[in-house]
Amino acid sequence: MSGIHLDTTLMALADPTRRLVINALRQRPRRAGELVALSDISAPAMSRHLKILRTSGLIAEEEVENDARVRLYRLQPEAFADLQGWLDEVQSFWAGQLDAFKAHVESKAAKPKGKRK
Amino acid sequence: MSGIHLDTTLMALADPTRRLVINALRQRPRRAGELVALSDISAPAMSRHLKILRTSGLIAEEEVENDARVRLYRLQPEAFADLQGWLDEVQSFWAGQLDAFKAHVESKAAKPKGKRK
DNA sequence: ATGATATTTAACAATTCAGCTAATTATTAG
DNA sequence: CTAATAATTAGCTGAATTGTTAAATATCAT
Repeated sequence: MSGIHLDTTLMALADPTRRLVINALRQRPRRAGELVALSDISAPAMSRHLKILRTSGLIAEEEVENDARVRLYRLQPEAFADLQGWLDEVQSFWAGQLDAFKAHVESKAAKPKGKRK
Repeated sequence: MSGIHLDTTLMALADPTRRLVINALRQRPRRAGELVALSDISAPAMSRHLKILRTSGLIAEEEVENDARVRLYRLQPEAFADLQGWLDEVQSFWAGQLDAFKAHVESKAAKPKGKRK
């Protein structure tokens, strides 16, 4: 059900910079600074985007080797499941459409003229 | 490819009212007024949402029976394909992550400087 | 300790977005 | 023709979003 999660997921993905981050993280985890370099926005702006992606669950923060200043971000694949599920549901609308079409045709046959209150 | 289409698609879906429309149209095509009744917003607001969904290609307008005033909207399933394709690509990130993980582990093994737990 | 580096938070301006009411367009009905 | 109905466009407002620079926080290096 979690329509709220779907909401935050789509909200998070509906921004080109955040999708650029997602795409970059497909290849490997990246440091925040690396993501800044890949984009054309400032570090603070990127930081806010990363926070949005993190709180939406789409990415996660890792600690790294022996430098505690850098933050490594990685993709969190489970977070896409709800959206994929919803999309699959939407795509399965044909059954409903077929029923509706039948009903539509039948109602037309039953009431061939205007319907007013 | 078609990153622009993905952009408009996600932008269009990142709104609860517009998703309510999509969900309603899964069952059958609906008149604009019907969609207004299902939501709790005004007709003009709904009209703008419908325009956004229409220009993004997610829904289409139909002409209806014998009353040219009403507009019937129906789902346009092809428009979801790009998004599904992108999602599938993102989900297939595991191969890349595996490589990165191996590299990560090897780099750690190369520099044995154990620190924290 | 001092300074450099990595990232985030704070504060603010500019833009976009969703909602409303009123007006407009188009069509149907009497 | 006139009134009613369906939907859209216009114009306005407030809230949310994105970006920037400056400051803060934390950590590493000398």
